[in-house]
Amino acid sequence: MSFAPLDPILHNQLRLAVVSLLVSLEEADFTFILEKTGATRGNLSVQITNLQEAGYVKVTKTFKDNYPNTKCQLTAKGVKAFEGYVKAIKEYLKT
Amino acid sequence: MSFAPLDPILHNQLRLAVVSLLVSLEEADFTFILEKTGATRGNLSVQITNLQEAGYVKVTKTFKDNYPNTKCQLTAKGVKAFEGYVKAIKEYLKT
DNA sequence: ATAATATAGTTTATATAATAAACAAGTCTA
DNA sequence: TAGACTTGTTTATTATATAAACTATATTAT
Repeated sequence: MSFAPLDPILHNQLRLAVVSLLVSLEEADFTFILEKTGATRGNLSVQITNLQEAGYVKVTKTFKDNYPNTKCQLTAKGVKAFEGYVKAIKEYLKT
Repeated sequence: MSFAPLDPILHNQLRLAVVSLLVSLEEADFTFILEKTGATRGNLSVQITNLQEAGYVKVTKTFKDNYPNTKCQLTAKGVKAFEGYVKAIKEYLKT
């Protein structure tokens, strides 16, 4: 038995939830993610930025009905990182 | 889809590895855990104390061949917490 | 005997990270 | 045009993780 390191970017509840959403949807905006995760706006803003800086998420800012609208989508790097994380943590979970 | 909160005690790489070991073995000493996890002694000492304070691990200190020997075993509370954590995080992992 | 090294941890100090609270910039509505 | 709402960002505080330093005892070599 061995314990592979867990990607610290993904080993965070909110960032993992965001990536988990995006891996299925492949596009979601700030408000949608906010509702699905139950996060605060401040925390979500920070964590989306972190995911962006890690190259896991691509962020596109536009306007929708006059309001700012932030769209997020997973990058290929993000998909790979998620898959790696899932594989790694499953080793910890099996009893 | 919803994202259940992840027990912050278990949502840590080293603590999760320790509990993962103990859930199978139901008894392991400090040095054994050290080898299996690859952690530093300092970090392991802190995290075992955290698990103990959370009531997830019972710690028994004795001497073995003249040296201090720290044995750890999961409590019932620890088992339940681990099961809950596994259930919760699996929701994040399924694509 | 005693100096050097090894064992088995604990404590402390620091750097990083998570999160709430405060702020900003614009929009809608009465 | 004042007040409330939307959609975020920035800042400040708290908490956490971890490495480094330390403690205490035991063993080995001289």
